[in-house]
Amino acid sequence: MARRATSGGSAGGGTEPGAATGSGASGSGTTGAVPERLLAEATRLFAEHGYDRTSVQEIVEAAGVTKGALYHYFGSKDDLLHEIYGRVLRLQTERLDAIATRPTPVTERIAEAAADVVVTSIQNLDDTKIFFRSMHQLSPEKQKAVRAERRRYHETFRALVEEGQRDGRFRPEPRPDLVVDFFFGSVHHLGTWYHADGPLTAEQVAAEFSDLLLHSLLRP
Amino acid sequence: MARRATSGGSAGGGTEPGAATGSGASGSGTTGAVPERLLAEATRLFAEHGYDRTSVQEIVEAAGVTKGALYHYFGSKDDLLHEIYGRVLRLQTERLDAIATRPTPVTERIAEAAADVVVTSIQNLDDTKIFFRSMHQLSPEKQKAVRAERRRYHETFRALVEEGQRDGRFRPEPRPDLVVDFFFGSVHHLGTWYHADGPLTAEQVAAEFSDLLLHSLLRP
Amino acid sequence: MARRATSGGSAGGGTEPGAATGSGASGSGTTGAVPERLLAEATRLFAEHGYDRTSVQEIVEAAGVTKGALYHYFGSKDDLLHEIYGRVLRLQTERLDAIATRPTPVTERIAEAAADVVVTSIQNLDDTKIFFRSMHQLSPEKQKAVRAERRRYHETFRALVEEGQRDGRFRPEPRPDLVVDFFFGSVHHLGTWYHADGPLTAEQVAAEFSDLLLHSLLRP
Amino acid sequence: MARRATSGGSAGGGTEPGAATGSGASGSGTTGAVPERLLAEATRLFAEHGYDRTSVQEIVEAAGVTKGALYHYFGSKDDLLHEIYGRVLRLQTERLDAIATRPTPVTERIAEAAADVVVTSIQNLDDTKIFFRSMHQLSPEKQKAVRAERRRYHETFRALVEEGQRDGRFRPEPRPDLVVDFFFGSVHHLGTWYHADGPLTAEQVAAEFSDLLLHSLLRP
DNA sequence: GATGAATGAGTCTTCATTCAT
DNA sequence: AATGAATGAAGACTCATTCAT
Repeated sequence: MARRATSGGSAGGGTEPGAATGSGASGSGTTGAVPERLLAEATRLFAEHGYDRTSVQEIVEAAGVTKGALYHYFGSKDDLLHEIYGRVLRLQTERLDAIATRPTPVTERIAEAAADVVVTSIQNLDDTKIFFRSMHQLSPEKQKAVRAERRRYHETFRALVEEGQRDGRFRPEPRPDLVVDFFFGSVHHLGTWYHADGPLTAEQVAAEFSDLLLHSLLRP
Repeated sequence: MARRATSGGSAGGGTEPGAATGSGASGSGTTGAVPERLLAEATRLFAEHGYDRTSVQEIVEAAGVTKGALYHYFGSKDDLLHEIYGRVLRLQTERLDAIATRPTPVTERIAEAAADVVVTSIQNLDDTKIFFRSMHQLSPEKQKAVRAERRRYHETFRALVEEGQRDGRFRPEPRPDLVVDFFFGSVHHLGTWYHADGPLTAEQVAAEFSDLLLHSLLRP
Repeated sequence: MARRATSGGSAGGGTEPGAATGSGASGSGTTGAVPERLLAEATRLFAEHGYDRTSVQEIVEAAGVTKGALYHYFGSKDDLLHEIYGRVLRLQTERLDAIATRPTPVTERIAEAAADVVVTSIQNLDDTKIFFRSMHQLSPEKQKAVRAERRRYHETFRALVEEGQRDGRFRPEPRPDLVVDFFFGSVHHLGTWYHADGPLTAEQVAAEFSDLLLHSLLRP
Repeated sequence: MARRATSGGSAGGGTEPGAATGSGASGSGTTGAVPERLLAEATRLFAEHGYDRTSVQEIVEAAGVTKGALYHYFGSKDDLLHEIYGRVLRLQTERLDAIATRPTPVTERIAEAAADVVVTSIQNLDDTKIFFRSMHQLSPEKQKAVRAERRRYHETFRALVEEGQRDGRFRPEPRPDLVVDFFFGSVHHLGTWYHADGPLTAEQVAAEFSDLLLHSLLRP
């Protein structure tokens, strides 16, 4: 009776620990459970060619199953995308919540949060790429759900900025919401220029981005 | 057979003065020259629904012409997109070049350049939206051309950062190329959150973004 | 492999007493034996959406079982339809035979037979609806079987008409077979206009139809 | 600009005089205008296999065109069906209106109307078959439109019955609306038993049906 | 310069049925 | 007796593009 993945839970059951999809081997297609395989191949293909340019046929071929199998687990192509979003959002929200509630100075927490989101965005670079290009291709209702989750994430981050301003450690001028949009623009943009085989490791980029953010906030 | 607009030059001829597409009139479709109308409606529709989700039929209906007319002026749907890119790139490159060569301190030039690209991105918000979502939907060769133009733009900006670092006005630590990617991520992201009817004017956002960038670079 | 119900006999065994489907309870799905429940829900859904528009999935969901269960009792979707036909045909044939052999004047017998088929058609309105819309969706061989049973029914009715004409009670002009087609057209059509919550009871319609038939036959 | 057939007008333009589809040659497919050919083949196939069992592919193959051509003229498969309905309804409504307004006694008018609808139903037997089997496969809104037109037809016929009852020529007992449903049931049923190569001509059936109707109404 | 009918490959999705368990 | 994952063929519909006029 557990047909069709609901957007809340993971489709296949397991907790798929550390399923970094950024590295993207080109379609092994025959290992692991079917829903996971479908999700992994879909992620890879959506990142590579875009959501609209990736046909369901291509996905099932890459996963080594038939279309019927895909529609047994996912209600629609759109559902696949939603599931991919859900996975990333859950991961990043959990990590941010963990960092935001630590008993350390804001400065430190915001620096860590910034660095962390850069690292996980790079580790899941395919998801990151998909996120901004394809959000508007979700059905309106699913888009709304994703935006709501995303907003919650942003609000947590913004609260850190506000805390720093109340503390007096940060300059009072910048509007916290603009700071958030400013920084996450940079993060979301990673997918368009970062390459795993480039000169910089994820940690190096994270350190620099975190540093740029902090300097833009701190009192001189 | 020699009837099509070459993809490099502007299709209709003129310099389309002040063709701000951000405000988005909802498809009057009967004023002005045919190629301009097509380009304007295509821009609006691509921004609203995405390139792949916009059919040629919708574009010609919005522009009040027939398909034959579109294919008379543009070689393909893809050509329309390329033309939109060209327009925005030319505009921003010209403006940056003008600002970068002014005889003022780097600090001032970079602040102005940053503010200016925010303002023109907001004024042409539809183009901005299209830019990131649809790049990969261009044909490989056109993509290459756009990327090359974009790179030139980034290099000019990066040169300003480097100049500031050589000057000693900017902190030496940040890698100039990362600064550029950091800042332009924020700019490109404008399309996903800025709304003309929101609480902030283009100039306010420009001032804040420019300020954040400067503070992230200046020596404390 | 010998596990499927043969298409001739009733699938579940018993005589399904008073299984009037016309009233159409809206899919409780958990009372009674599985095959009866499947048949009842299938009848309701076929009448509502048509045979081709009703998926096996919908039937089993309405009946609260799984597909495996359906295919355990019925060889195919087509078998379900055939079973529905069988049920209604058996019922009406039995009743007509009983009436036709009574020791009363033809006039009376034909009036009763006409009224009776109207009442039972209305009581099983879902079956009536299905009968005409879906005959051609049966497999050719099953179609042939149903037609044969139907023909037998019509012949019994026609014999009454002929008897009335030989008697001299009925006008000699009408061709008995045309009379049968004339009248049963009206009966089959009930499904397209009769509603249980309309102004007329089944008995009122039966009385009128019977009256119209008799007047069309009787000598003036 | 005249894309897509509107439900009011005939798709191809012409008035297709006397386009009797009942005889049904098996798919010449290359004569006449494209929309007419599509409509003719669709009518034949829908009558033969039912609406749901006829694929768009089969229709276009029979008509000797491609799917694109079909969708150039008709918005959907559903539209084809609606167009077929419109054609028949227009024809029969016109004829009934003409007969109903003649300056002859009701008895005569109703006899002629009854005979005429039988003849035209037989001449367009494919349409007649389709009418009852496939009505519920139309989209709800189109169904509503067809029902409204049908109701108007029935009301005109019912008015004749009422007139005859007021006149005193008809028995007062039968409810006029039931008479209409009674008779049109018979007419609609023609498609399930009448064959052009059977023993009866359309006119013979028409005469008998008309006679049966009249005798059921006239005072004894 | 412009039309619009026609193409044909491609899209996502549905579904009756099977089979290992 | 019953499950439910998986199949594979078929479904309706879309769309960028061409070409005779």
